[in-house]
Amino acid sequence: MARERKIDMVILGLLSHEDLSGYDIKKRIDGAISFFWKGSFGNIYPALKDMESGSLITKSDTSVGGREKLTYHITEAGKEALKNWLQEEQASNELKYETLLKLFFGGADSKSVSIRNIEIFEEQIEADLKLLKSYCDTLEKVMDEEDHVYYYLTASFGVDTYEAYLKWCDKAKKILNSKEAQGV
Amino acid sequence: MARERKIDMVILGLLSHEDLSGYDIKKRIDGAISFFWKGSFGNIYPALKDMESGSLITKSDTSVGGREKLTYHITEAGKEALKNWLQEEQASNELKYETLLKLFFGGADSKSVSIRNIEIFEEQIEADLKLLKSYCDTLEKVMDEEDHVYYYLTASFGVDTYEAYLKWCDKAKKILNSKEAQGV
DNA sequence: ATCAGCATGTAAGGCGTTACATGATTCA
DNA sequence: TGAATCATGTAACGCCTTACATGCTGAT
Repeated sequence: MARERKIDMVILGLLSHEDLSGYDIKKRIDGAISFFWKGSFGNIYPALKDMESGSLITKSDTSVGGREKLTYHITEAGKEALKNWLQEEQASNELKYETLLKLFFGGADSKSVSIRNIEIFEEQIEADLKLLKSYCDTLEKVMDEEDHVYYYLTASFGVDTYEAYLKWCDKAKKILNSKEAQGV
Repeated sequence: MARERKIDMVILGLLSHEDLSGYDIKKRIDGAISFFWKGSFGNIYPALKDMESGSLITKSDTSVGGREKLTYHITEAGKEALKNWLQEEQASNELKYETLLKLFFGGADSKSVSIRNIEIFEEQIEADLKLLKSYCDTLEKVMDEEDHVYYYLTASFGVDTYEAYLKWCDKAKKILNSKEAQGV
């Protein structure tokens, strides 16, 4: 049943660029990555421990003064594991949108509830889109350097889809509003 | 820490339209809903049991011959629970796309690997889009009946975003191909 | 001084998937 | 007769989130 934990690959991916501590890794994940993948300390630290045992990474103490700090470095075996994963043909892409679930069952309550739910979604997307656009703009300028194309492409995926979401929100609200008031 | 299990709401939502067995519920979820929410027997049956204990649903034996069948019916309390959930302001909408993760770390391997990963994604989306479009076309014609607008809107979300995905795939492949072959 | 941020980690609990176990019926 | 589908359920296991526990440092 081979290990499936994707957080390992996130960490390996990050470490393939630079040495990082668990805390640093968390910050990186909370950046642009967080739009399509999440991580938590309760997730990251155990993964780090396991991968060190498995010799995919090595640990070194880089504490400064009394402040503890452990910096991790990827090994050749770790780089191999990362590449193997990149080359796997299957990838799990899952969308879990509670907003769509609520909309699907919207008939169980008044129309205004569904419209409100779309608006809440819209506000969230608008806020996130702003962020994604700023990432995208920055990255577009440095796309010819090393791996920046890859960062640009993922951010650009976010921008494109979020813009599609907003168009859909408009359409959906119009369709619902055009219906006769029912069950309000 | 209130119960969070969304499968309960999926079941309640389905039962708000018709009485169903656990097996039927699974089939419904595997239809149009599966694009934004999943369910499994190991998930559904325990939820059914808990909700019956909680009086949100009632059970009746509808076995035919020796084939066991338990049909569930939503109670008033169940309908209330469903409405309360619909009216909650917060909704968790999460995207977990391994393809984007792989692309983000694409720099760790050759460009062709990333292009291949985009193609795999594209093929999957194209297949799913066909299905979604057929749902959408069917629903569009009956949108004025009862709750069909809601089904239409969710299917339409799928179509719109999947079309945006495909456009992005094209763009992404072009950008990668325009780069000098590096590290291949 | 105090608060935010740096930094590591563990524990409990929830949720979900997968596989297993069992048995009936329908159709080729 | 055998395979597919109908039908219910449990058990093991894995993964992740949340909360907790602890302590240092730098800025206001």
